Amino acid sequence: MSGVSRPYHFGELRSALIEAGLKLSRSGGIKAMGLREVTRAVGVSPNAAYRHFTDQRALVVAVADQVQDLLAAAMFSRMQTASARADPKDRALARLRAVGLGYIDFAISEPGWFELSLLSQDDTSSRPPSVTREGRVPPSYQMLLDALNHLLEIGVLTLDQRASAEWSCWSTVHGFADLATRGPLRSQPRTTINSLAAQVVDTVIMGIRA
Amino acid sequence: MSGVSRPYHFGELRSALIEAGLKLSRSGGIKAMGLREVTRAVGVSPNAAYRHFTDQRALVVAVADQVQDLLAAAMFSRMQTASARADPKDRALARLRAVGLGYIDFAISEPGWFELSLLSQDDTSSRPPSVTREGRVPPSYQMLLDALNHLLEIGVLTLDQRASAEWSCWSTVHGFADLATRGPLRSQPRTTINSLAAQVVDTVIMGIRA
DNA sequence: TCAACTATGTTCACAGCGTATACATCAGAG
DNA sequence: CTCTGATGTATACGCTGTGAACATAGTTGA
Repeated sequence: MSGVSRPYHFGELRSALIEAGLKLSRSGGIKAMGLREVTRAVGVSPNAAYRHFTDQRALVVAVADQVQDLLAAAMFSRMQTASARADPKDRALARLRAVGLGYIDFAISEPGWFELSLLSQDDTSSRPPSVTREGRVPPSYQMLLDALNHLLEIGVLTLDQRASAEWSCWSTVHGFADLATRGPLRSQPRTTINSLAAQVVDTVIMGIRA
Repeated sequence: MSGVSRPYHFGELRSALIEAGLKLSRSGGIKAMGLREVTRAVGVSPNAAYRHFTDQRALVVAVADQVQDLLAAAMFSRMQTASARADPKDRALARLRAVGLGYIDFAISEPGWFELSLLSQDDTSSRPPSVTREGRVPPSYQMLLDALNHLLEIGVLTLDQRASAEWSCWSTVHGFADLATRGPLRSQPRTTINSLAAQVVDTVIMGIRA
């Protein structure tokens, strides 16, 4: 190797770029994830990225995939907290609530990352929106499905109610997150947001049970 | 003026730019609203825009304001259709449904414009999320408030139920629109989307009444 | 009527961006 | 030891948003 210092990583540029993308997008959102800016953060020439990603968009998508895992982790830890209830029905409902509030909480505390959350190229086009599962599904979505299926099993939801519940839940929770980060609620104090979030999540849960 | 043909509009560049921005964003979304591209469409030099807008962002916001009116118009025409019911309660509920489905319909048939809809710089920070109104409120939001207030007046909703209903409704409807345009539902056939939209809107309406 | 002023648009320039192409360097295989 | 493929660099091109200086058209006031 002739003693000259190598670029400090060899064969791991891909993950280094994703890591840098995570750090940058966390504070600056998508805008902060320019290809040149990310490669600069890693200390490499701009075009080096093209050895690992076809596009700048491909890099962003790769980072968005990581964000999916972070989102799922945040939701999961919140769900653990909610699992400490005696009555199984209460516990199942509390879990569903935790799934929703976890999603919202993540969006509000990490708005930069939340911007990326829909870019994870998952596309339900191949799979009918049903209970069955195949291929890669974002783990956060899977948590929602699990919570709803559990409510079906213990008889809190009927098959009919279960049918489109996932889209009602996801729509409400995602929509609220968007309104709270980019929309008209964007500069409301956190306490207001939290109280509205709780009401909104409770409302949709009542809706799917009605 | 020495007979030379003038740039064809004098004093109306601002509205011409907004018009061009509408046309471009309709098919290409925000990305198609680059300052150079818009000025090119009008046939004027790029920097001419700076006489009427401080930023490119300011131009985008101005276009987004126009989009708000288009959204409101679409929702309104749809609401007219739904107003033909005998029972006042049914009519009031049908109106609320129409408000929601109108919002979703607009988003799906004009996804380029829908991208701009949250950029209309309205910010509810000054005004508590209450029934009262002041200043400029996006007309589509006002239609939602009116529909809900009407439900309160005729006794379909209690004051308590009315309280946070606007955020539940807006969240659900906006979230569904986002999932259907940028999200996992983005390439579902229109019939699937329509049926899901109807279910989701019905669900949230049942939620706020429960 | 003529000069000064304001409003509006153009020209030129600059830094930044994504990315295509050609080149350099290194690791491992034959 | 050389060939080959993988990886990073250098250079360049066209695009972007925007600042500064300039030109011109219409208005205003003496």
